[in-house]
Amino acid sequence: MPSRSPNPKKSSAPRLQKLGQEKSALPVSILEFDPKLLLSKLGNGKTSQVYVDKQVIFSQGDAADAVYYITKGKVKLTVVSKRGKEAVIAILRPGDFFGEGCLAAQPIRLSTATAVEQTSIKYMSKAKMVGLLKREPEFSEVFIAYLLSRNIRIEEDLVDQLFNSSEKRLARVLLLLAQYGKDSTPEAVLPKMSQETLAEMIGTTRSRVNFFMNKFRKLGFIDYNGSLHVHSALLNVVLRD
Amino acid sequence: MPSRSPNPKKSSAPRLQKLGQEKSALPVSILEFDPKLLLSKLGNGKTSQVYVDKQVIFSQGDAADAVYYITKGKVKLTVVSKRGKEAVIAILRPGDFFGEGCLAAQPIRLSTATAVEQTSIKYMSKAKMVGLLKREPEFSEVFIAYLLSRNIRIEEDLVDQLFNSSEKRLARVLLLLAQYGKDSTPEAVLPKMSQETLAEMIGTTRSRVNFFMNKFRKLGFIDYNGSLHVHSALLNVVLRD
DNA sequence: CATCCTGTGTGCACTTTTGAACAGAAGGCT
DNA sequence: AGCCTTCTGTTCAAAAGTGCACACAGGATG
Repeated sequence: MPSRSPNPKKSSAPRLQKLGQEKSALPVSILEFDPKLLLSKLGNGKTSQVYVDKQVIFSQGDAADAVYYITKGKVKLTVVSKRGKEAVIAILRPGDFFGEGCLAAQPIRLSTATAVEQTSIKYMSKAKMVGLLKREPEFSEVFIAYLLSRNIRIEEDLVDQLFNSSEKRLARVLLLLAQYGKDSTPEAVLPKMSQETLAEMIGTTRSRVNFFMNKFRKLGFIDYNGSLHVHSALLNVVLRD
Repeated sequence: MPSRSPNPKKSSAPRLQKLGQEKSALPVSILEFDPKLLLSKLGNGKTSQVYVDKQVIFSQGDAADAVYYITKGKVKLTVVSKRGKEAVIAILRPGDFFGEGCLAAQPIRLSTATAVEQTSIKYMSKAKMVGLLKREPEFSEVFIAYLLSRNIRIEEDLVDQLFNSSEKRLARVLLLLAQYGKDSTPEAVLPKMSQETLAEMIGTTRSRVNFFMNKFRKLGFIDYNGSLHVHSALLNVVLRD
């Protein structure tokens, strides 16, 4: 399929009127995140716990009965396949929930949650969480906002996986991790992260990651000796086709 | 990494006490889906429209200002990459929402929504949807339940993509499509679906899909001349490592 | 009827990715 | 200092996947 830019499929489809475009972008009150409010709803310190780096919060296969909320630190969600391969499906930050699958059908954890640094986590039982969602509209809103953002992110990861080669996927996670320290400094220092972990995040092998890391370094897109610096503007060109 | 079955990583991590496992599986009122209730909240027929097969509901890049809900039929969400490759990221059924990304940050549609057969769709503006979510707890619940299930599904798709070869991915979508006609008859007839579409769903090329379809047929896992039958029990063996 | 489409069956050269091996560097521990 | 472990740099053959090309079939359309 050559580069027929915007709509590559010859649209043999009828394309009549479209709904839902009456007015554009109202300054409508959007669902937004209010950490203060949230914490008050989550209640007192009794339900909170601190985890150290690499401590497991729950494991794939455990009974799923509670939802967690990060107030400080980072949490990594991983899945192991039947053959023992491991994949990182998310790295979560303060303000993120996890383990929310149990609110749906899931009786069992589908992934393993591990603290990535010193991490403070609030948790509430499924019952309590359902109660909150039923009785506290503001809390529901916050939770919905989170689910939406998470949805979007996973979907992007999926699309990335479907479209891009491992080289681009690596470039993408590096860029995401770089902006991660929230100030989008053009040159960001990344949290320590082994090539092995990177490989698990983009779904490839370590040798592949190593290969591309060296390539990026030679090209001046990143540099690392000890700590890892990313030159976002430069690395970005990898993503442009 | 050889086959070190359950936990392949030598867990050098401290694994102390875990939170959130006080009591197990309370018969607590779980978030559940009530279509009747939902429809009443969504209001009268004024906001509803019927789309014919292949009709586009919205396109990638359109302004995003409304949320849609399927009452009948099927909707396909697709994304096109810069190079014009197309990927199917979801096939949605009655009871599913879509376009909900606009409730979060998204001012623009990230995917194209297309009716896959004759399809009835309710829609509501972002403003109205936000209002409903704020004022109607039952509606929020339904929406949360949907978001959760969708989340789980996308996550599974992502993991599938990360772990499995195209052969397995094909087997998986065929199985999913088979159970799709909701009765999990061991031998299901699939909705018509070109090899091209299948290729877009699993992120590979048509020739690859063709290759495996023939392989599956020769092995007796599926058969097709005109319509497509899947022998679920048999095809399942493809997924077992 | 001829012709256009769309979907299928198939082959093949080319590229990417895997999986595994081996060796060096750096840090922690005794 | 010696030893272990984790992370990295590098290589390489084999496997998987891609991108094309061409031929054929059936349905729709004029």
